[in-house]
Amino acid sequence: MATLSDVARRAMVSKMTVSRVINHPEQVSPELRQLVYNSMKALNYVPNYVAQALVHHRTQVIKLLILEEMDTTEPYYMNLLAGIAVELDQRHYSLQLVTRSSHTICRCDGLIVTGMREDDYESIISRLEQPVILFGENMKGYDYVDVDNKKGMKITTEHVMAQGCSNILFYGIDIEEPFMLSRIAGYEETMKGKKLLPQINLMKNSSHIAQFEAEKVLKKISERVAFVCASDRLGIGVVHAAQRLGMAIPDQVMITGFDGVFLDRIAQPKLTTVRQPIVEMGKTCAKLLLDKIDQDGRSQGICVYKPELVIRNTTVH
Amino acid sequence: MATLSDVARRAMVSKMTVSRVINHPEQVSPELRQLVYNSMKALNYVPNYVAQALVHHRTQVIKLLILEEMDTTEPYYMNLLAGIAVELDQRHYSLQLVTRSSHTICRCDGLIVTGMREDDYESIISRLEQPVILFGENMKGYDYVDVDNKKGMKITTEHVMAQGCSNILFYGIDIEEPFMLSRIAGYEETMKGKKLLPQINLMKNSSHIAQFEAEKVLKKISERVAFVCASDRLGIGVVHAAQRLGMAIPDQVMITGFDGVFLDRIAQPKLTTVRQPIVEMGKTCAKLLLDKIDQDGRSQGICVYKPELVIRNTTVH
DNA sequence: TTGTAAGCGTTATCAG
DNA sequence: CTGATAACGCTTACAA
Repeated sequence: MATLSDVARRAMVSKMTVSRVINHPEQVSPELRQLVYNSMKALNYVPNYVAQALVHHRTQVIKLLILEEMDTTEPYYMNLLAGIAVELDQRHYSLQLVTRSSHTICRCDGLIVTGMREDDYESIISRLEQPVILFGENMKGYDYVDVDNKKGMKITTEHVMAQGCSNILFYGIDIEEPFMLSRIAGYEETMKGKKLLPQINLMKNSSHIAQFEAEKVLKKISERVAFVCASDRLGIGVVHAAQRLGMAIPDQVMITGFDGVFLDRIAQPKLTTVRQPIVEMGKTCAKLLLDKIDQDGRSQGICVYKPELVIRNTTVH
Repeated sequence: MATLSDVARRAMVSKMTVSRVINHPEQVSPELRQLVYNSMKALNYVPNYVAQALVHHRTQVIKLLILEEMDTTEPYYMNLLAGIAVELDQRHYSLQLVTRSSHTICRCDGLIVTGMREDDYESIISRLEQPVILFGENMKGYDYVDVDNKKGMKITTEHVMAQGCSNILFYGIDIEEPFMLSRIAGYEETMKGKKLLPQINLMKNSSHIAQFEAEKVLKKISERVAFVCASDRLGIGVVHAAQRLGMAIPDQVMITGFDGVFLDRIAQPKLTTVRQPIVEMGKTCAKLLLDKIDQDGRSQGICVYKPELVIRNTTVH
């Protein structure tokens, strides 16, 4: 594999000239510049990123710290990772995947953190020395990327209302984290705006729990009802409940999910859901983080994505 | 961050002595060794892996090349990745996730490849210059890690037989790849061994296709039937079909899947499936690859995991 | 057993 | 605008 010296020798210039052509081409005369370009092409030169990293006191490694139990959200993260990977590759960074138990010594240039809970801000996140971007909204002032959770829940609630249903239940996850509070607020405000009574039900993010809860409700209900769920997993559970009781979807029971990343397509009938552009969001996390690193840790602000309602057969024919 | 020189200065020895304590402790006298250890501890010394990489002409990066469209198998890969990550972290490697479109120039120490199809061996895999471990069985002589696909299908087929069913259909994926051929063979041989007629049906790996196919079959069948499927996704489709037609699981229809990594738990009733220890297999891929790198590319052979039958409510009460 | 010197491939700095 | 030199943190080869 050709090095800078090889390129220099072939172009009959010094290593520095080659280095400049790569990093500050405007500082080199057009003639030499062209000579160097030719030489690089001829030798198929690719910089040694390890050597660059050494001089720059960098590692070219960023870590993805997943603080959540991974099997709770599995399919979700693969997309996030795919997005992150695209951006990192382009900029010659690589990735380390770490969890709560393995984030001790931190040889990396920056971190993307996700799945954090209230306690983690003080005990983990505030102690990190490298630039950080959080994946997931937070109210502690950290840079983050997320979807507009409140709006997402607002548009689903309005959607089922528009189908002529006013008995609308909310199924959410029983954790007091910003993303969930926002989803609850989106539902609650929309209901109150229409003078309807919010009915909020929080539970573990499990399709079986949701099914169990929904069956109890459905057994003693006669009128048309809608379940707006804060995750596709919960949504699928409610679908199962309605099916077990032989109730018609969407005529008797309407169901919506949230995430739109995988499970929504497995459900039968396919789930109406709020799609989050996770891959895109992953790319943005990485982009913001790398920019932050380049800018010596300067805050990059927040990036909130517009949620997209994907209407399918659990709410319309 | 403390460097080798800092440690050396504090211990009043040369850099080399410190380097030796780290790499060849037996070459250093016990007294100096202890001094150095103390100094390292006091300064909280962690080697700079970038500098090590530079001298060793390495990158400390391995690539995971996923040749398959990722959303077809999504949940699966997150587990593989989790396993790989654990092992890489321990050995100070980091990861780049690449796909068919982005595996051009290859600054890495080795690759784990998965999702390959027949054509890929010649056009991609054989051209890689670095050590490679494949995730997925192959007959081209490359080192690989996989589960015993044939045996996995054999034990499921035997399991449904043991439930007293002899009308057993196989639903597989319509690709001629070794893992699928092995699963087919496992089913076929077991059927023939019992003098039963194999009924093999291949299709796209989609729950909706499987549902569509299964509904056709179930509509014109009266006796008890079992569907042994080559993926959980297909299995879930068949579950939906049986449910739509109001048929009793497992009394009239038995269903099994294959993978046991995520979807099996979402299904209702929960799917009997062949669990693959994917996380463990991911670890092994990484371990074999890193050993191979250390041994200058020497073949590490193959590693075949024993499949585990997880019996749940789609085959028994 | 320990230390010195050179080098890995790059860039920053300063001199010409 | 260009080049020589030193430095990044470590290891190998050789010398003491």
